[in-house]
Amino acid sequence: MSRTASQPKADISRGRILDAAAALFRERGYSAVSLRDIAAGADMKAGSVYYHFASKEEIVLEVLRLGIAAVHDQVHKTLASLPAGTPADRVLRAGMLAHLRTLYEFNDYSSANVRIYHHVPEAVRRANAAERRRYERLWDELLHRPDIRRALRPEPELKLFRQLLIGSLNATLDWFDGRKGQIAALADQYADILLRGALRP
Amino acid sequence: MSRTASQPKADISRGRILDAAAALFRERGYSAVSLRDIAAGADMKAGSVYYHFASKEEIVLEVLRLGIAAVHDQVHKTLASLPAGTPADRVLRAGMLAHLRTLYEFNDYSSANVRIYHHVPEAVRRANAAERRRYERLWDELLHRPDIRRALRPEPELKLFRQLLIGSLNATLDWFDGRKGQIAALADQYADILLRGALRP
DNA sequence: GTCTATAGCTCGATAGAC
DNA sequence: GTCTATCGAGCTATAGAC
Repeated sequence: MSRTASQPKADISRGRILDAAAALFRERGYSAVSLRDIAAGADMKAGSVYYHFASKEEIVLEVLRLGIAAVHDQVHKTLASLPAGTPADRVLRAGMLAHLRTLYEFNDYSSANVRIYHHVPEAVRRANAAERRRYERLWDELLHRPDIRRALRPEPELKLFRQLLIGSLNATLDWFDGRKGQIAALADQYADILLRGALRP
Repeated sequence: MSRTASQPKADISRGRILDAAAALFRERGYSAVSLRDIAAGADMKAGSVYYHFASKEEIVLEVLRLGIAAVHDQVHKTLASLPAGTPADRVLRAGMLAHLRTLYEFNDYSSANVRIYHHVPEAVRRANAAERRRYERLWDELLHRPDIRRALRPEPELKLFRQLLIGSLNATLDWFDGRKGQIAALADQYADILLRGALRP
């Protein structure tokens, strides 16, 4: 997150807490991170955190929400910026690249979401599921757009393709080191396989 | 895990502890599961667990190891059972199906591995990384086999394709409910996209 | 807004009876 | 082999000074 220096002190501290929490959750998981860890990462003592958040759950709820919002916004903006008539192949590649870029550049929030989502408290997970569905709908609407749909094979169910696409991009977090120069190359090679297939024609 | 009734009592208890631990780790993550939880799942008290394992880390180490071993064994056996001359397309589909089947039928161990690997203690993760590399090598050797390699497009790096393939199959854990009759259909549709591409030719 | 101090719990692990 | 009992540490969250 980038914040200007002119914000109220409370907002600055709140942002530092969220930044620290996102980085720690991503690295160690939700339960393994204590409020003392988060406070230390934000250069505070544990008690001070409760001036900004009522509980640890409230912190992770916001971290997860910001993680999805960042990916949603970036992919949406990227798609909206393409000129009408952009070929389906290019549209899909642009969407994939925007998703990957956010994962590696808005690093901790969106990647923390991918990694800890399944292991946060039930109430938090249920709340974030709604944000996730909104993002999935963005892709589903894209895949159903007439020009895109015509370019795709008819057989694979579009929802399945969407799951495969998002799932495989997220799974790169398991091994890809994320050096910036290589993200575009990764997106291209993944798109080559997902769009054209790994086998020779 | 299936165990016969004729095993020593210690082995039976040990298996029950591992079964309970795998199920709980998969569901809640590593740090969120206490030794008391594991013991309760195995119908014991917490102190008794220490007769079978020296620490919680030792339990999770074994759960992770068994999870990889199961997938490795099933994929290896499946590939070895195919007649010489089986077309590349069929070989790859068989491997993918075997991986998916193990994930959903040897449910808790292999899926726990996918879900908690990043958040177990460093020493445990390092130990399991070696098992994971052995499994990845199984796929890499398959993709480099002359008949398979000839069938694949030359451009995508084989390691990247392997990462995409394993990563996307594992990512189905995020949404697929795993009813047995549908696993083969899922594997087929994923293979259609990964091997032939989502776009019309 | 941030601090110190601490209440009330739960944790992993151990000791020793049976 | 499994139990009960417990140690010492660390946890979330709160209270009240500054």
